[in-house]
Formats: sequence, structure tokens, C-alpha cells
Amino acid sequence: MTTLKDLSRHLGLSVTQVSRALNDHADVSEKTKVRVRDAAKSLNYEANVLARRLVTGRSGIVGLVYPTMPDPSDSWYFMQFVAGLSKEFSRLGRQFMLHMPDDAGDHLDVYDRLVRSRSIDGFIIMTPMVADPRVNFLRSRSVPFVLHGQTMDEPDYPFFDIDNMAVGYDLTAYLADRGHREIAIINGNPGASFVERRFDGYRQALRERGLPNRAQFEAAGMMTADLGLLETVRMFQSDGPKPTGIIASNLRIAKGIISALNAMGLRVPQDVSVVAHDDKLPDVSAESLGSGLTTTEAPLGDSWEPLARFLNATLDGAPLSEVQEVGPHSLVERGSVAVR
Amino acid sequence: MTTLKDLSRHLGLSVTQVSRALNDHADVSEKTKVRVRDAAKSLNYEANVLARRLVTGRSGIVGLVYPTMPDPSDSWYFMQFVAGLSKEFSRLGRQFMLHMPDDAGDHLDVYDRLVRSRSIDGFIIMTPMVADPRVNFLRSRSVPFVLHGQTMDEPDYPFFDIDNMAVGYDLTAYLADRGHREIAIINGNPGASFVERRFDGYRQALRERGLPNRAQFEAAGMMTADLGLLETVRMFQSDGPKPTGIIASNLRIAKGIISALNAMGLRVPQDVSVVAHDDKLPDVSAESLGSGLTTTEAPLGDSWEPLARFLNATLDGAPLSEVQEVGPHSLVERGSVAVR
DNA sequence: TAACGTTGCCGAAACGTTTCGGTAAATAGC
DNA sequence: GCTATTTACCGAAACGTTTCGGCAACGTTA
Repeated sequence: MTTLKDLSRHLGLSVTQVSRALNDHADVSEKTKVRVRDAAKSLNYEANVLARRLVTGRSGIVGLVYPTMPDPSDSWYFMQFVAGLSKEFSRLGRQFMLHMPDDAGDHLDVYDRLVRSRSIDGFIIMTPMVADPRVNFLRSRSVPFVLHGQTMDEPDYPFFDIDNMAVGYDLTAYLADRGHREIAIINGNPGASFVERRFDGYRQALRERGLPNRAQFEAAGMMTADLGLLETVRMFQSDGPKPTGIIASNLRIAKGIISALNAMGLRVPQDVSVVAHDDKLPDVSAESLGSGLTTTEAPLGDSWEPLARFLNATLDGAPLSEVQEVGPHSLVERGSVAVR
Repeated sequence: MTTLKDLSRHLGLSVTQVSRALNDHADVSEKTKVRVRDAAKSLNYEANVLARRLVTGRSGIVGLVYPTMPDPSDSWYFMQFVAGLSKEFSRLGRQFMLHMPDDAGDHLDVYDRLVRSRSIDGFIIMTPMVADPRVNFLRSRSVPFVLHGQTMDEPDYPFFDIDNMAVGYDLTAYLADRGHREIAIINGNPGASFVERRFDGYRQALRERGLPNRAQFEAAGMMTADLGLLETVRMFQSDGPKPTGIIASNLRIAKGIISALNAMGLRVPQDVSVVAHDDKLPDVSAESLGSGLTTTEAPLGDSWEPLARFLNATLDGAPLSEVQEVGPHSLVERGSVAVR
């Protein structure tokens, strides 16, 4: 394999100058640069990344620690995410590495080891918690990272997110403004930041309109059709008021809600209205649920490009203002809501 | 960050001896080893992989170049594969990196770049072709790799595979031995080694029994339910003899076959018998197809452990005999075959 | 006691880059 | 014509490991 030394010998230049020429530094004459580049090409020279990494102290690799083995139904999303990040980073000249620890937990030890052995330059963090230990840990070690989402405090780190509070608010307001007074929400795992933000939006919309905020109308859990089904049945079988409108935090939950309503002989939207947030994953579509589901939508698939870009820019020293973004979402009416 | 030098100063030992102690070399006294290990732990020392890589010339990273963006229905399998390899390698002290090139093709250029820049020590190669250019390329550069499958020639490389010829043979023989004379097979993409081997087994079983081997009874394509459906319809709508037994190369194809038969008013197994190979993927189960499908089975999920182990051993210099294995498969009768 | 193998240790070189500090020669300023 | 600046280059150090060759001290053997 050709090294810089070979090249320098061959050209009658110092190793220093050859290195600087190839890296396009200012104090190399244009003529020499051309000469060096030609020689590099003809000698089939490719820089040894291992040596470069040692001296720069950077591995050139960014990582994602995937917390759990995803549910089979999440696998398409997972794959899209991994593939998207992988490609995006390779386009940006970095490598992306996935780490899947065996056991559950926040895996701070995994981060610690990766950081200490200097094998990872920066991290992508998915679905952050309200107070996320990973964020605190990486911040304390001043290791670069980018969040898919935000924690609850003012973000002093790079992130890409959608306005989940607005999502919760918009869906609630949509139902309320059409006369619904008893509105339930079936949300994701408690503690996850996006879940709490959607709850916040939901509560704020209720509060502003003087509508009741009932504890038994707030459900949370792993976002599956089963959750939607079970929680809907629970709400309709317990004593007290029944919801006339239900908000689902994703389409799988919505699917479960609709199954439950059908099973109980309730029609959508005549008896109960249903709205949901749609991540635009290919496993379920809002059109195909019932006779079309009214949703807020924001494609999850649009997130990896900014995430990769932001982490990359951060590693290149970009200021915080350039690596924070709240992406758009929109409301699409499809007729799963009746006016009361 | 603690370095070897810090450690050696702290212990009053030479850097050499500290390094050798941590790497468990023979010429370090047991007492010193313990002392060094304790100090390393208490000083929170973790070897700088970048330096180690430079001096050993090895990146410690193995790679998989995933050829295409998998079909959504393949994503669970893909994820299992990636997760399995990732974990397995991390257990073995290596890191696993996925590369997903944008465009289709052999991606020999991708392999070339990864090899030349010394960023990957070895590769896992999935679904090899009968004559696989990647195998030839890596062999010519003497880069270690392991095959999930085999090419058609005598394998002089590490691999894990199942006996696909036997799979084709067993399924065919099972039908033939129950009186079927017109047996069709719907297989995977032509050129893939496992596909051709199953065809070979199918043909051999027919030949040995003096049964006709009709070109129109051999179908191949992307292994989806659509393929099974379309090819079944084609076989029954064209002139000439109709199959009384159909072999599906996986359960998705089988599902399509059964849909087609149902649509045409044919019953399984009374009118047409169906058997399949079952990879034990969680999206379809042999039990739930029709009233239970007779299959050969070999869990794909059992493959990544040997694959990782073999590549790892190869990198550590293990002889070929220890890194080649043909895994088991079994035949499970479930009553989708009628005796004629 | 002399020769010899074993044990436990060390200094220095090597891996192939990048970069710091310095230095001649060429150019510019006045 | 003299000083100041710019241009183009170089030697050497640094990054943190692993490993090669050597070397004392010690016990064993004859």
C-alpha cells in the first residue's frame, strides 16, 4: 500500500508538504498541488484512515444506541431510520454505526465505553425522555449529539423535532371546536418527551375551552393496536361519562380504537369521533382506517436527513442556531369526526 | 483521558509491561497482572482503539454491504439480521457496520473503497449468486469474509448455509412419494445460489423417479405473495397439464399460491397439494396457512450466530475446517398434501 | 562452579498521519 | 536599497498503542 512517505520520496517533496497539498492547505503552490494529486492518483494512494484518526483523535464514526429490540411492527420504521441515517452520513463523509445492547435500560455504560475508547465521535439519540439521562451524561462529557425530539427544558443541544405540543393541541381543539366535550386521548409510553408534550397540548386546549380534563380519559402505553383496543374498551365499560371523541397518538392505536368501537357496536363518526397523529409509516394508512381518519401528519421519514446534517455540522463546529429545527406538521380532514 | 503512559507512571512499570499485562501476555507475572488490572480499573483506563488500530493495521470493524433497500415485508428479517449480527459481534469484541449504498449493482466499488481505506477488516456476504463477483473480488484481495450461503463451486471460504439442494429434493420427493406426478415449484430470484440449488434438488428428485420436468412448472422471481399468486394462476390458465402439487420456496409465496387456488375454487389439499420451505420468520406461520402447511423448516434466525462466529474466527486465523457449516433442516407434516 | 534455560521486565522503534515552529527565497512598500 | 511581508517549503514532534530484541536475576543441571 502506498503511504505518504512513498509519495514524498517519489515527488522529491517532504511528507509535510505532500500531506498539506492533499488536504488543500493554503501554503502549497497550485502547481505543487496538481503535481501531488496526479502522483497520488497514479500511485493509487489512499490515505490510511487509521493513522489519520489517531492523530486527529476522531474516529469519523457516529453512533446510534438502539435501546430495545423493536416490536416487529416497528421494524419497517426502524429499518428506514437505520438505512436513512446510514446513507445520509455516508454522503456526508462519515460512517454510521448501530449499537444494540442486549439488555434494557438507559445504557449509559455503553455510551461510556464508546466514548472512553474514542470509537464514536457523536451520537444520535432517539425518543428522549422528559429528563433524559443520556442527554445529561453526554453533555457532562461534552460529547456531541443530536436529538430526535427534545427534552423538556430549553434545548441547548442540536435537535430535530416536530411541535408535539401543537399536535396534541390541534387534535383536541379540532374535536372541541366541533362540539365535543368529553375527549379522551390514548398516547405513547409515559415519560417520553413527545408523549408528555402531546398531553400538555391536550390539556391546554381543554383548559382554554373550559372542558373537563378527566384522569380516566388519559391513557398511555406502548403504541400498539392492542393498547388502543384495551383502553377504549376500558373507557366505555367503566362508570361515569363516556368520551364522544378519542385522540390516538398514532395510527396503530387508532386502528385498535376503531376495532374496539366496532366490536361494541359503535359507529365512527356517528357515535364516536376519532382523530390521530399520522407518522406516515407504511404499515397503516389514515385513508384505510374506517372510512378515512382525520389526522395531523408529519412524516417520520423526513427526520433523518436533518438529524444527520445537524450532527455532522455540530462535529464540524457549527453554532447551535444552525442545528436546531422544529419541522412542520399539518392537519388533514377525512371525515372521522361528527359535529355534535 | 488516562493513557498507558499514565498507568505506567502510576505503577512504576514500563509502558511495555503494562500493555502486555492488560493483553494477558505470558511474560508478565500473575501478581503484576492483577496489580495492573486493578490500577486500570481505578484510573478508569480504556484503551484508545484508534492507536491500537493504527499499530495493528486492523480496524476491528466488520461490515455488511446491504445490496438493496429491503421490501417492507422483508424488514423484520432485515432487522433481525442486523440486530443479531450487531450483538453477536459486539459480544465477540468487534464492531459491526452496515453499509447501504444508494444504487443497485454489485457495489464492488464500495467494497474496494472500504478495503483500501482499511476501515473494514472483513465482510459478511448475504444471498450469494451462483458465481458471485463479490466473492471473487474479496478473494482476489485476500480480504476475509463469510458467506451466508455458498456459491456453486467447492467452497474455499468460510460459510454458513443449509442444504438447499436437500430442501428442494425433500419437498419434491414428499409430493412424488404420495403419488403426485405433476409437481410445480415457485422459487426465488434466478441466479441466487440457494434458488438454483433448490431447483437442482427438485430436478434430481423428479429424474430419479422418472417424473416429467416441465419448464412451465418452474417459476422464479422476488419471493412475495404476489409471485405465488400470479404464477399459480398462470400455471392453471395455460394449456397443457396442470400441477397437482406445488412447492413454494417460502411462506409468502405459499400464501399467494393458496390465495390463487382459493380464488379459482380449488381446495387444499383435495384438489391441489401445497408444500413450502419455512424460514421461521414471524410475519407468516405455516400453521396459519390454510389448515396448516407441510414444510421443511430451518430458522433463518439461527444463522447469524455462526456467521459472526466464523468471521471472527477467520480474522483470528482459524483454519477453514472450523468455519464452514451446513446447518440442519427438518420436515414438518401438517396435512396440506393429499395422497393421489 | 560453569553453563544454561526461565522468568519478568524494559527501551526503543514502529504504525502513517497531521501540525507546530521555523526558515529561506521571493515580493512588496517606501 | 533597505526593511517588512508573503510564499513555499521542511524537520521533528505528536497521537497511544504493540512488539522486537535485549538483559538482568534466579534456579537448575551436570
